[in-house]
Amino acid sequence: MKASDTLKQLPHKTIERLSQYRRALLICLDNKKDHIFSHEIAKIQHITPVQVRRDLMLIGYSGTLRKGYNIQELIDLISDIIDSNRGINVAIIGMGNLGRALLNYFSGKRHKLSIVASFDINPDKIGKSVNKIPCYNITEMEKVIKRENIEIGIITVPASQSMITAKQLVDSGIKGILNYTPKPVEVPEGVYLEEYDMITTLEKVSFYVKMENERAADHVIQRKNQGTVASDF
Amino acid sequence: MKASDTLKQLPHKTIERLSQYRRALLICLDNKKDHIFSHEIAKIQHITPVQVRRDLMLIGYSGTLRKGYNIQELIDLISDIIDSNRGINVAIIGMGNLGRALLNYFSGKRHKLSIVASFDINPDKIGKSVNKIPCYNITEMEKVIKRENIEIGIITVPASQSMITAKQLVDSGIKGILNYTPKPVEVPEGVYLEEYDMITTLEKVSFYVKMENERAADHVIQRKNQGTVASDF
DNA sequence: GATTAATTGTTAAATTTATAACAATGCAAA
DNA sequence: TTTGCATTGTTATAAATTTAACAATTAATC
Ligand SMILES: NC(=O)c1ccc[n+]([C@@H]2O[C@H](COP(=O)([O-])OP(=O)(O)OC[C@H]3O[C@@H](n4cnc5c(N)ncnc54)[C@H](O)[C@@H]3O)[C@@H](O)[C@H]2O)c1
Ligand SMILES: NC(=O)c1ccc[n+]([C@@H]2O[C@H](COP(=O)([O-])OP(=O)(O)OC[C@H]3O[C@@H](n4cnc5c(N)ncnc54)[C@H](O)[C@@H]3O)[C@@H](O)[C@H]2O)c1
Repeated sequence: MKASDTLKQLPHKTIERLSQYRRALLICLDNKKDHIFSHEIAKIQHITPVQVRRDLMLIGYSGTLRKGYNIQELIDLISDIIDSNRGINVAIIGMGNLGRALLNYFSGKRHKLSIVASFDINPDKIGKSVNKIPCYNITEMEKVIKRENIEIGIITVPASQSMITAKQLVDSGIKGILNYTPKPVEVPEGVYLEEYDMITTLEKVSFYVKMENERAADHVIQRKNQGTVASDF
Repeated sequence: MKASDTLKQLPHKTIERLSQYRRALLICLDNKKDHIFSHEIAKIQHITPVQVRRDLMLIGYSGTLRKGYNIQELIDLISDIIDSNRGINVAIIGMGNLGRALLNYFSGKRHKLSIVASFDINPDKIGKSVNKIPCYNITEMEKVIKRENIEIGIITVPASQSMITAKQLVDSGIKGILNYTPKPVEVPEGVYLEEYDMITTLEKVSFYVKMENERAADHVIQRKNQGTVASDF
């Protein structure tokens, strides 16, 4: 089996963590350190050192005993794995609050991942540039996506428009979609789809905060009961 | 074991899906339908009907055979589980591009989850309101958080400031943190933490697009080879 | 030089999560 | 009425993911 075949079978979770490791390592590079231990990476990511070592084992990287992992080497290897050689172009569809924020944020963050276009339906936005990235009319999507070789689309249109936008992207030959609207879309086999709804995450936090509150309340009751029982003796 | 104990043990993934089910059901309510099948929910969420039924089993909800699940009932039950009775107040720290976008977006979306304050360090932002939510000076954090009974903080300050912000939140008695900066923070036991980096998700999409490209390229090579072999006959 | 401590790499086990299998039910159509 | 069929609810199985266990190695220390 070729090395590239092994990589194809990397667990999804490992892919996510590799991206996170690289992000953390890039920050560490600044701190004049050149090596890092598995437990240091683990601490940053709130996971166990074993998890880190296992992930690195899966990508075939070996550290130095008692010195840890060479930060630059590891960054390079992770980049080899998750980045595309020739780079990948990205477009944002919907230049509203979130679209503009993302465009500003992503610009220049990654070498191999460039946002090169945005699209909107509103004449006020079309033709203007945000962060040097032009905003095209949505009607030109297919033309621009083909011309600029755009492979990934980030959807930030109003939720009601998410489906139609996804369809337009697929019809334009997009390979991957990242949908930030709270309305799930459908894509055919072969188009990779990732959806994320911020409210879900906030509700999850809310749920566990609620649980912790109730647990704490229970303990108070328990303590009170214990107190009563104890005083009975 | 009490019913509430069962709920405490709901898988994390189930919690996330419950939030997503409710979101989808709320949309369905508009469409004059009053019942929904497990396979319909499943289709929307890109999962299997079994998964849906299993989740609903875990929360003890029963549908009607051949009619499916009562949408309103299910919404109410999910709300009972994930919402806090008395509601939970939320603050956003860092009124920049993302913070403003989130504030606009979240406002009024959920009954039991209210953003009631924002904080910033920049005098230009302090004292102004976005969407009727006041922006306070970061120095007033503890006072405001206690006064307004804020339990969750959403961090959208520059990455370099994430740690100090998290510490300030913890010191102010916050119960849950949602960190949207790419720099992980540390919190003590008892504070629930959720972190999300949008670049990680984009890089994941990018990785699988790359993989699909390579797979497609491999197939072309295989077809070519096969073709050559065939023409040898 | 031997000993100790720290760290990696890897296999094995446990846990969590998802899928499959299938009985039970009740509506609809024959 | 009866048969067929779609659907639920649940237990059993499988797959994915995490954690544990531990041998191997090296550097520092005694
Ligand atoms: N703002 C946030 O923080 C936030 C957070 C999570 C999710 N979201 C989701 O992201 C989406 C955008 O949110 P927003 O706050 O930026 O909204 P917005 O209204 O500010 O922006 C939407 C933009 O999409 C454009 N648009 C509308 N229809 C279009 C179409 N058919 N094709 C192309 N462009 C179109 C509009 O002209 C507008 O510029 C929404 O679905 C929202 O639910 C936003
Ligand atoms: N913009 C995006 O789409 C996006 C996406 C993902 C992640 N992020 C992350 O979110 C964070 C904010 O991004 P942004 O684009 O809104 O940046 P921004 O610069 O527009 O906003 C940051 C805000 O935080 C305020 N601030 C700075 N230091 C502070 C402190 N110590 N306490 C309180 N407030 C402080 C600033 O005054 C500013 O208003 C960054 O960490 C960024 O990496 C942004």
